[in-house]
Amino acid sequence: MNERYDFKAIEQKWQKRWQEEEPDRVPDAPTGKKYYVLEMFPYPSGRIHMGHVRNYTIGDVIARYKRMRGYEVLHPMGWDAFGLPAENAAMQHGVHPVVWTHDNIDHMRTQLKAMGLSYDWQRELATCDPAYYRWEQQLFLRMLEQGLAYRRETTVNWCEDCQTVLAREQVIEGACWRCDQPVLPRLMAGWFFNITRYAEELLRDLDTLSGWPERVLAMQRNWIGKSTGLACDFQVENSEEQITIFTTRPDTIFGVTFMSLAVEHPLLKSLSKGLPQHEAVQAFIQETIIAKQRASLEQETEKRGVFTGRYCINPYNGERVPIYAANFVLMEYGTGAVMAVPAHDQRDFEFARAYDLPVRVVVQPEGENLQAETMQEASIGPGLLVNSGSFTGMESEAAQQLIINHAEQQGFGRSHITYKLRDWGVSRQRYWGAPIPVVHCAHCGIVPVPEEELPVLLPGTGTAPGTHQPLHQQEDFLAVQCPACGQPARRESDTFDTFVESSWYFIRYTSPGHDTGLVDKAAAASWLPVDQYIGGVEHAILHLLYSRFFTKMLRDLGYIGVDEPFTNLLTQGMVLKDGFKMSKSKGNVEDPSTLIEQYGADTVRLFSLFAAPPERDLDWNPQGVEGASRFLARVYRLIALNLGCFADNSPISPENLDPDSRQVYRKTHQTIRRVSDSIESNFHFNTAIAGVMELVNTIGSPEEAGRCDAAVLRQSLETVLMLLFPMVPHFCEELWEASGHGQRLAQTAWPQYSAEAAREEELTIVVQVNGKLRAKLQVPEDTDDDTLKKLALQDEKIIQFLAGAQAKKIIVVRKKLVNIVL
RNA sequence: GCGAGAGUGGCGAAAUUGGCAAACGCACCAGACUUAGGAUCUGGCGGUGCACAACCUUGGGGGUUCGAGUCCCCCCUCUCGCACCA
Repeated sequence: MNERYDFKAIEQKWQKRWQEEEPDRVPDAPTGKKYYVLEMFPYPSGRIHMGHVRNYTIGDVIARYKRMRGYEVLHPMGWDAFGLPAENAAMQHGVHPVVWTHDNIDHMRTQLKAMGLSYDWQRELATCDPAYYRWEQQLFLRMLEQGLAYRRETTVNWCEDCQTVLAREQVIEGACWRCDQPVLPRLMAGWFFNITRYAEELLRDLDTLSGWPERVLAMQRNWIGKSTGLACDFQVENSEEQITIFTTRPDTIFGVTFMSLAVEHPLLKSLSKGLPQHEAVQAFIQETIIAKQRASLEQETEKRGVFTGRYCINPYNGERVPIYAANFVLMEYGTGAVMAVPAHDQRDFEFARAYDLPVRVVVQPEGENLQAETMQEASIGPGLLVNSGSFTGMESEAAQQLIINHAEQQGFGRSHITYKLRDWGVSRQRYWGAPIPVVHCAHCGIVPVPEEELPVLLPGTGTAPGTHQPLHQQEDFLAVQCPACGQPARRESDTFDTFVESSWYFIRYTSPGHDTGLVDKAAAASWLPVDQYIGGVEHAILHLLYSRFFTKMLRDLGYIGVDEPFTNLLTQGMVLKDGFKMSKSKGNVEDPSTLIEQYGADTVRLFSLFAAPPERDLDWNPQGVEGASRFLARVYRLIALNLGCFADNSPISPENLDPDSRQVYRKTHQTIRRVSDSIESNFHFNTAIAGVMELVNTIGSPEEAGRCDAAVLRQSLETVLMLLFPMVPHFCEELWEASGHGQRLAQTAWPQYSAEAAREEELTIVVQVNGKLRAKLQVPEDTDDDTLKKLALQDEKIIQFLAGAQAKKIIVVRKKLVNIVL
């Protein structure tokens, strides 16, 4: 055995073996207890970064640990391969996205393999592969049949220069993030997924996700944004038209003094026709729409509006209510029309004060006497209803339901629920994505591509890659015969948002080679759900919500049998350097490959686990890496210098051990317990490693460890290797082999501890006087309470301290302390 | 503004969930070995005191308790998410 810890030779040796032996392959049908652990798959940007290292190390430790615990573990890896950066790189470097992407995948796969990650590489998939996206296209046809996918017109952010729609995040102060040209609103047709059909279930089932961080659950709840209240129709005066409003405060409806419409409200254009106000209203609409484009960053814009010249009738009291157009009303939420109650809503209050509109108090908070004229801000709390017709005198919260009931009896309103969640717009005008499989026919309208013609291949991606123009510019692709009538027609030129692919890849992993459908149902049934999912919190809403939606939809379409995709979610913290997120512009990037080259994968893994618990941010400290490296070198020497103990196969006889050996024996079993607990309870690998370090310290320096009883030493060293194996697999496997073990460590069961062996024989009992530490007692483990009390009172220091005073009370906590209260 | 989380030595962090605050590591200091040390080993290392003793110390202030980093109330600071959501 080499004297020095030669990580390079060791890691190469074991990676080669793993490549040949594929110890981590699992079948589609597990025979024993299954465990599915998954890390969020990477976008193939070119090189892995420290965030990947941390994410995949955490997942790998869990996978390896669970295998040692006897589970059959599904642990796959793949590539989220479609997306914008590949297309940009293609433009910049004159290389086709398919080439760029596959080159990146090849490089990153090599990097991941150099980390010693225990994936079932047979299951590797890339979402840009037609063998993957064809099933997405097939699923889309199902969704179309079910009304879960539909096409509609909507306003989008359009960059004329780039000829494409931009996501909201890509609009920087009203301009395109790439070319800095102004972004214009544009009415465009696009495809949507009907995620709102699942809004209620997506919300409700959050309560079942006890293995998710509260933070993520809260973000999703917030995003879905359920509100219950009253939808109520206000008749427009001298008109057949009605305006329906939504309110969560029906108890304030007698305080309505005007009505506010969003500038996009369909009624607004015609409402003021023929009135002197018409011109002003149209101008206001124009001006506000433009201002809204610009205002995405600013908050709290001034409340502005304009009177339409028309009135509507509050059905509760028959009052005439002036109708305003207002800049703060959202068309996207509720009905785009708001009943304004300035006394009890801050926005309405500001608007009323600005335009000198009446304020009427209808909820009087307990112990106050609100006067409309002197109010400085809206009063939004509960109270007793006043000026509220037959509801006057009621408690406001209790009155809400009665007021809704009244509307339902009279037929002008109803109980209503609204959500902030909107349907998911999946159309992208980009090239590098999965084509949406429909045809537009002048005669037949939208015609699905027949299933047997799938996949609709992304053109230009064959063995000799061709053009990567956006599809709407590729005439060869667009021209097609209508599948229904055979006449010339046009293919859909939009591609899917890449979040569509990542919404079901974890399902595909259960049978990645399956070629007759999206998933092999039996394989999916055996492996789903994912038991442990690991990734960055930045996906808390989009990816995780979409994946939950897909899971429920695929369940309803009969593909899978689970309600939720991810039973447990671990959101790992960011990797920082000097307190900042690593970024090229800050120049504080640590390159994983360089580090692995320099220290070895095991050291890098060990440090990333040891420096912080997984959910917390990790500050990358180069000196800390040295520490991790030093520890492994020490363990290496410890074993290299004490190989002799492995020759001894005699059992341990605890009763005959010298005190030092006894101590090592006990510490070994305590450490097994501690490390197991650290991993089981919350994956706190940092304390697990600290535990092993303590054990190594107890065993002693490599040179003097040989003084320990050989059988005990053997057991301790074996334990160290078994406990460290999930974290530093090459290292442990090498030392396991070098110390004469025939079977691979990976196939060895996680060690069991003996409670008897772990039991301390002597305890340190703390003696307190009035809760302050005054003395310590060394006593046999089985000392009873009365003896403890006696010993405490006999202690010299305690006698000094008491100075003859009488104890009022003495509290004894078993195995811990005695507290003497004076 | 709403929601979630966090605040402990010079630094990263522990604390069996109400029982010795600072485990483990980094940095630092001293010593040993050495031609040498950025290797290794031994010891020290929250603060005020001379090294004893004692006192102080988990963002701040109150409280519950024999006993509080941990539980309760008020406040401060920071991070993240949402944000004119009627």
